[in-house]
Amino acid sequence: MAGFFENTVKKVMDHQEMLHRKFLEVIERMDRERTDREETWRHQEAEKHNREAISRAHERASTSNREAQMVSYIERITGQSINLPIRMAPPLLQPEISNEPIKEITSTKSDSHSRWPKDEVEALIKVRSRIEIKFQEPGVKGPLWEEVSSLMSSMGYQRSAKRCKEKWENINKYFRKAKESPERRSQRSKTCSYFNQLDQLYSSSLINYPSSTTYMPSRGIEFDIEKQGHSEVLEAFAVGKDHLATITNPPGENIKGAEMSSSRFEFDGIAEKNEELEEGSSEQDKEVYKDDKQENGEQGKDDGSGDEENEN
DNA sequence: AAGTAATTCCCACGTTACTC
DNA sequence: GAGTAACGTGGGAATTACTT
Repeated sequence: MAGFFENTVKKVMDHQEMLHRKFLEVIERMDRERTDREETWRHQEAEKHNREAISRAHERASTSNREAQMVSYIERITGQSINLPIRMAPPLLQPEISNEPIKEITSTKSDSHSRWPKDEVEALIKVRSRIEIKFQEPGVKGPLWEEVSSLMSSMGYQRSAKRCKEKWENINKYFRKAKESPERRSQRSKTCSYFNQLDQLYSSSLINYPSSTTYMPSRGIEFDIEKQGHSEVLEAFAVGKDHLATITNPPGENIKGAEMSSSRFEFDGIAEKNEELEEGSSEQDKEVYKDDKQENGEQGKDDGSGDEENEN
């Protein structure tokens, strides 16, 4: 009897143990299935996120392009410059997501050796002029051109720093060339628009644009004298523009060749004024501004300023 | 279509600044 | 002082736009 009960209890316990093992197996299996489902869901979410990121990058690039064109058009109509804040990429985007699609979508405007469209050249002039102050500071200019490139990129134009620098030098070279023989340039020339931009930059700059000679030792001294002659103007601008202080060199400090070439452009404050006088502005405004310049001692400069009236 | 002017691009060169 | 990189400029070929 005792043996019978003992055997029965043992069978029951074995059975319970077997059921318990099966129960655990089922629990583990369900857990694995749930983990697999979650993993699949995560993959799907990641792919969905990638697709959305690509779509956003597409949208951002096309929006930037549209905005640049609209701003350019409005500026032409109103004659007033519009400074939109630089739109940065959303920080939520993962790097591998945010970079590659942009390369992909901008393939149409990639940094090929294609010619620069007019609006792209104008954008370059604007961008370059805006950070002119940084170019005035001593040091390597490579990173600054990288900045120009990235700013251009934010406007929808994919150009490398090297290409931006090269293009900037070329348009200025051609501008100088055109200035030297203004009678040969007709109104039909398709670069008239950015010529006007450069014209305003040069003509209203506190520093006359340099001669075509690359490095003239005497030019530094000459420039120094010119700067001293405009000291009152410099001081006037320095009141409102702190950064201008970085431009006004200490007395006796000569301007180096590289600085001289970049110093021919305007400071930020003047650039804003220049952009207001761009091609869309009235002749009356330009005359007022010319008078303004003359009052500040801009008259008497023989190179550059006299040619403008011949061209427009 | 041919000719010409305007514009762009590539490359070489000179100067400067920096490092060793 | 030599070597080197960065920078700016000029020359000239190539391309594009316009005129005849």
